[in-house]
Amino acid sequence: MQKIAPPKSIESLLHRAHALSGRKLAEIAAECRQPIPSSQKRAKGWIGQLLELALGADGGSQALHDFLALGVELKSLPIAENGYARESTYVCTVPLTDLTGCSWSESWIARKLHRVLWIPVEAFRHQSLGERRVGQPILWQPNSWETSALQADWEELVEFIALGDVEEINGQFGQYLQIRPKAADAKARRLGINVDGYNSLTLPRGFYLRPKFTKQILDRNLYFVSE
DNA sequence: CAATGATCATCC
DNA sequence: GGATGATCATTG
Repeated sequence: MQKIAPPKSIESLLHRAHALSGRKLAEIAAECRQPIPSSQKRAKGWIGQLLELALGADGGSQALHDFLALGVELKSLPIAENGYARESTYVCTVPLTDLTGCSWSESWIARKLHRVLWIPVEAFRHQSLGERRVGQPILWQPNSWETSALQADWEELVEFIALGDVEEINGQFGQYLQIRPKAADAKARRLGINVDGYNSLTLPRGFYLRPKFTKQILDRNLYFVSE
């Protein structure tokens, strides 16, 4: 695929994103010369990567914003029949060391979520991957309520990690922001700290936004996936 | 190898 | 049906 240049402005990015809305993934994939996988079982990130390609994201797989120059994060959101995201939304890796002195506003997760371009994509049960339609993009910046809600969850979670209690965290922590495993498999290990403050190996984890959080973003916007 | 793009698979 | 824990492909 010939890469398209990153958008030079937010307006240009939004223009591109609006041009995708209402269209089927099959059409977009054809234009980007991308084959459609027969299933997502072995192509879990396919939609996100297709949209990156179509919109000219340049952040790659590094810990950087998707649109470097614009400081914008791109997220696809699979929309179920009930209007909720079918899945939680991965944001970034959870830091497991050097937690002391880190505030919410300085954290990588807060900076990533400072500006997000959400692209809703239909994910109805009867649909094939190619026939799923892209919805209206939503350029989002957290409002004060959303910021406080995320910050509150984050502070609770990070305190556990900082005290060496990361093993006690499970997916039930956090009203809107949760921590879940994010690894090749359950045997993966990353450096962390234990209760005695010593280095120890633990499962790598990620921050995820619950569907009840992303639903509020969807509800504030007209994103209608169907025509 | 680790961070990214996420969805899958199972349990309740 | 929803949520949690497990997993897959790609990239720098």
